[in-house]
Amino acid sequence: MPAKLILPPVVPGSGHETRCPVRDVLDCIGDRWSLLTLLALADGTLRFTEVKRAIGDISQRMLAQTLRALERDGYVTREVHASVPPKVEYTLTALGESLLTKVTPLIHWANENHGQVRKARKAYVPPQAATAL
Amino acid sequence: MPAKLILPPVVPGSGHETRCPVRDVLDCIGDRWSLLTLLALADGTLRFTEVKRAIGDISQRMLAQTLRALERDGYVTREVHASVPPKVEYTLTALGESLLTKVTPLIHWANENHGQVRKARKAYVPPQAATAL
DNA sequence: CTGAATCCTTGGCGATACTG
DNA sequence: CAGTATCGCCAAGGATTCAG
Repeated sequence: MPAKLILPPVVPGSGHETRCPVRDVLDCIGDRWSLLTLLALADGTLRFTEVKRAIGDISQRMLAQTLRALERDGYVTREVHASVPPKVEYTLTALGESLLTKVTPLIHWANENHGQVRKARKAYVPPQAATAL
Repeated sequence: MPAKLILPPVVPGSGHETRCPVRDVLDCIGDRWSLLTLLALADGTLRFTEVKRAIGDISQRMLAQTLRALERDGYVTREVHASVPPKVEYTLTALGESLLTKVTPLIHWANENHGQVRKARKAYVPPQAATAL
């Protein structure tokens, strides 16, 4: 298919219904926590607190919010066990796993090329100095 | 290699130097414009204004800022042609192309599964209503 | 344990105007 | 054309508290 993907935004008049698909997924992985949460669930079902621990520096608020969004979009399922103490388990859906498949290579790439990026940053000459030459 | 990728954040004491690689790349694609800009440059060299047009709804400020960040991290090169009117061309580096290779499948996935996501959203029953059962 | 609700700060980002 | 500088808004998100 298309060498030309359509990046542009929302159709001005359309309100909210028709979004560019790229944007729609990007918005999901774009926020700070969604992808990390997805990755945390890659190895299997986890409870709320376990996800929290896996990510490390996410607040309760953000985790709850993120998980809800992922659930809403069909990436994870939420299973409540009525017990004391409460137990809620989160699991990737088929859709979530499918997405994960596409994300994983990116993660590997990140690990492998992280050095390059850091190197580029160190070597970088800000644009001001460049014009001075 | 690792089934266990380390998601966690910054090393507390380390200040800024040692970041989790995953985060470092995610931060790049995480912001609203970096990936879109990368995609815009996928087809070849573009001038500032051309990139702007390709994306559509990005402000000058954000585009300049994004391009600088991408340049800093070694994803794009910036070539200035001293002329009137000025002409500045942006091109993906090998690193940028490499990253793009990993991103493209994700984009395709987005296009193909966008419907699923929208479907899930429509069918979604908020957690309040769920407990009411 | 698993959240929801409230408060408050930060900074991402757009709009506008100005320079080379 | 290709930016930089300044301002101001508003949403993201952290900290804390309350509830089932």
